Amino acid sequence: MSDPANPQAAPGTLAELLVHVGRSARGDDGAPARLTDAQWTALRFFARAIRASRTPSAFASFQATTRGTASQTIKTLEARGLLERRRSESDGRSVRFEVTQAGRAMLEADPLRHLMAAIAHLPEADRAALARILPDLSAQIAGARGAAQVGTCGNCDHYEGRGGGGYCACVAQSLAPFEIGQLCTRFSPRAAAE
Amino acid sequence: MSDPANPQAAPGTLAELLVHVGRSARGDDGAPARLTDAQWTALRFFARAIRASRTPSAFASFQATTRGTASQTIKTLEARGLLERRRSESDGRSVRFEVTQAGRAMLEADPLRHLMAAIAHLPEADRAALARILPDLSAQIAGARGAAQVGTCGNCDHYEGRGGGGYCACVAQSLAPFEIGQLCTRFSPRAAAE
DNA sequence: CGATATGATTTCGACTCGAAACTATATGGT
DNA sequence: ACCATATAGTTTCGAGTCGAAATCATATCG
Repeated sequence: MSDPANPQAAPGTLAELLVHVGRSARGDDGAPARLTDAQWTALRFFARAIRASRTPSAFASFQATTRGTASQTIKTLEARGLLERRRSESDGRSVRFEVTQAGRAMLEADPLRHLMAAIAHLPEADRAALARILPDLSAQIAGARGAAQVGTCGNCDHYEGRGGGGYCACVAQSLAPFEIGQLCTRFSPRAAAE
Repeated sequence: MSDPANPQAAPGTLAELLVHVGRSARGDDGAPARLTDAQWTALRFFARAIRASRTPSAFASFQATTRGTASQTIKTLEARGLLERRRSESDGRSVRFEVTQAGRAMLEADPLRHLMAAIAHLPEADRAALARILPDLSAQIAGARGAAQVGTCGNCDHYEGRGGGGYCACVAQSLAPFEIGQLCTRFSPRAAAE
């Protein structure tokens, strides 16, 4: 399965390395008012998720954690003024969170920028390879664990392109162009979904 | 820098996706006596590190955390009988940990096996791409943060190949063939180290 | 209208994490 | 030999994560 002469390419080695890179990318480097891992992830999620997915439940699903834990994390971000709570008009149980101006400012210091920069410095072909490989791995893991998959609307089976935007059959809403790259936790992979 | 028509390949998107894959790979799937993230990482580290690096300090460096935190994590693994403590003969301050038989057995249920399987299913070319890209990203991040780099002895600048084994100039010891794929926290990248 | 499902929150105990204080052993300079 | 300093490891503290279970409120289905 793997070349014994090249243990660096063994699946186990690569898996550990991938986790290691992901983990070390989140480490902070001494910013003043820094956040925890979970808080950064939540802030990033709410900044990138489509409106229908900006809820505690959707974030819990994204993080593969419980709603209780997600609620805690969100609560501290709200207390810090980085997220703003809004009630849903259509469903009295549901709430929605928006990243505030302070939250946007905080994201400027996202520790992930180091990994972003490293990826930006990769040759174009390598970046393309990652863009092909990572969603595949994500899907396989989600499948193996029965977890919900996460993806962007533009790649979703519920999406139909229309002139200068699109339509999501899942939430029955049309999408603005800027929305087709946003995260959705009701994602269903298009096409090559076996 | 990134193709606006393909937001999936943007460095930010890829960075988040990489972290997401790394994170979800660590999630457990309901094994009975499961460990926490940090505990799995520690167990894996002590199973894969070269003898000289099987210490609390080396693990702390690997995890980019404090020695205090590392000490705690190790303590619980020791209490569970998964690691065994041994005093160093040469240095009265230092201790070394070995994975016990029970620890090896526990590693059979490592949640990372899902990611390993997913990587094993990748086409050979994609696996090779990861083997090229991930160490590069790891090194860039470590460099940008002034953190110690981690690597395997076979790729280390301190290593000289010799008949059927090798020699590490850093710890001044010869290495058995099985050791050249092990982790070392005194790693110094060979060759292309600018 | 009642049973049940769903969205969200709270509480609890075990654990992580960083920082700081602390113990013990090495090492270096005088 | 002696003292200062560095290093390896542990302990303690407070804030936070995490999963599980209990609790509320609102939807939805029969």
